[in-house]
Amino acid sequence: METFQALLTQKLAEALTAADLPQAGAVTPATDARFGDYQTNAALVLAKQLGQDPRALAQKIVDHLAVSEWCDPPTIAGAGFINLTLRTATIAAQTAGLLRDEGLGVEKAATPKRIVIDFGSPNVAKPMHVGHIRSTVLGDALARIASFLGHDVIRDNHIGDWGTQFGMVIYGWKNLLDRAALERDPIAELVRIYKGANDRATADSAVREACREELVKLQAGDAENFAIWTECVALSLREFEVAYKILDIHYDIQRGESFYNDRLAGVVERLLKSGLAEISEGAVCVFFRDIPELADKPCIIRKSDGGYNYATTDIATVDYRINDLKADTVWIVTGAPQQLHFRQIFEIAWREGYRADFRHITHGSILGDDRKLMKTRSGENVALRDVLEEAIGRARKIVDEKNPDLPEAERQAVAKIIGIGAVKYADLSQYRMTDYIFSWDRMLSFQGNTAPYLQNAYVRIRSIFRKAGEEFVPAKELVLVAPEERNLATRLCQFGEIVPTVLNDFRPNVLANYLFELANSFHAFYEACPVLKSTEPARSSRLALCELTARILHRGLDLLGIAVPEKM
RNA sequence: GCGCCCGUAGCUCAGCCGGAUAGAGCAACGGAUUUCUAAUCCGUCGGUCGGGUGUUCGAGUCACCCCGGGCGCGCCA
Repeated sequence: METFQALLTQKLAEALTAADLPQAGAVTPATDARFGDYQTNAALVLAKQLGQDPRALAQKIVDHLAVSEWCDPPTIAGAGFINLTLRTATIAAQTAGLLRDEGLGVEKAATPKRIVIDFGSPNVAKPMHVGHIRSTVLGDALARIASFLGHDVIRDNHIGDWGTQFGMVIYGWKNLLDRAALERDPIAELVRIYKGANDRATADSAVREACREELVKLQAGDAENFAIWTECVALSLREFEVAYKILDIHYDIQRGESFYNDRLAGVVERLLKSGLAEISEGAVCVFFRDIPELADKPCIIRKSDGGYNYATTDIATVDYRINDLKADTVWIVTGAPQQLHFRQIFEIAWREGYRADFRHITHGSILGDDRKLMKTRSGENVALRDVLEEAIGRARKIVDEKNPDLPEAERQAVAKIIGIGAVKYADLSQYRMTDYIFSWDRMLSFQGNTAPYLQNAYVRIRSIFRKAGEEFVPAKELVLVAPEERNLATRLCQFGEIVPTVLNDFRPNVLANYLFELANSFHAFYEACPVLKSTEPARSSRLALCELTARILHRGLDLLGIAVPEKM
């Protein structure tokens, strides 16, 4: 169904045409309730373009603006804004329509795309840590939103399963491995042998050489080393799955770096042949001499020792995603430090003739109280496992305290929903580029822009329906009398306007912010308007508002990868 | 040296293509509750948007220059 914004934008376009004016400006939600529900700055934009008086232009537009079916007469205010106030009956009718719309007002994308989303990408033989939260949670949310909008999404986990660290790991496996420890906690043991090998290599050049030889053997396809590598990968994948299950993350494919091994030689050959790459100081490089900021930053695609690096792999990955997966668009979600690298990769792809839409979606870091990268007291990365466990543990304590009547089994399930939701929401509710300070107290607070606050709004609604003890029958018509009712209904109608905008600049925080405001409007409504005790037709109407709020909170949080409990 | 990101209230953060008197939350203070989950709501206090110059009817937003913080820059990924 069409949103108010889309409708009014259309009407504005028609008015401009009728007034013999060029298309300009936009219809946006009003910045202040005093200005009605929507506003347009079209007259201001045109005034600049045409060098005419803005208020006169606004009047000219208003004269042709045929919105009387939905709005009160438009008003001109300030420098030349046109303010539009929806009639309450219009909002009521639109809201009633939402009840019958599975998409809750969100239109499918006009031109669905096949989108490969590369996110998460942990490294094998290392534990996942807090740093993985952002890419994983952000990529997952974008994937969910893109799917909901009707795109064909392929979620790809580009696992770091091939690198020079395997020389150390294999050396350690052969010389330092404790099988029992490996059984108990595979990743911890892999880390231990890696560190052990690294320490020895630092102290002893013979060990360093031995590690290097193990790597060369692996790369040459040595059976024993390959088997060790295979096992390491399998152990790591199992570990990742544990985290993904808790986080409710799912991938369609997991093409690790090793998947591209047998394509790397071809990539280098092709780039040399086409002249895009050249040999410099023994290495094969791509130069960008015509791009000033990249002129002194070549991209090495084959080292002077003949080895390939991650640039080579990423070029092969581009090939695969475009040629094999038939992607229209590729989104790569990683931390900001990799910007230069992907700038180069995309530039090479462009020069090779690829015309897909490549997006590097970067994000900031998670900081500790000291405003530095979040670490443990001993300076280690904070294990993701520990973070998730603590989130659930802390949520459990709060549930125990606030709702001791809840049965034991339910309490643990609720604690997981709240704890994991809090961690995800803390991340997604902020602009992705901002570094944020990790704080349990803030994310688990029931006040303010947090997951528990939103979940609580949902729970309160469910509580109403449990108490009502009747099946929900959507009201045919809504009556919006109290300002809190009108305000809530208006917000409900905006869900369809907000969701698509998230993908404009990959900002799930826009959706989070909307949901927070929705919950806020609901709570205000809840305080002011009794539901079950009210008489008809208000009762049915209010139940409908409750139901819709619940549906949108549920769906909106789901788009962020966050679940809702029925009780908490 | 070159490049990227960030700097908004005491704290944590919003503010997409430049648009009306810069917004939330937390903290502080003052109210509302024998409740449909007060796990909430309402109000008050709080800002030279790091600094400067420029572009224009209009700049937190755009351009340039500084300051401060983070990160990246040929053979790690």
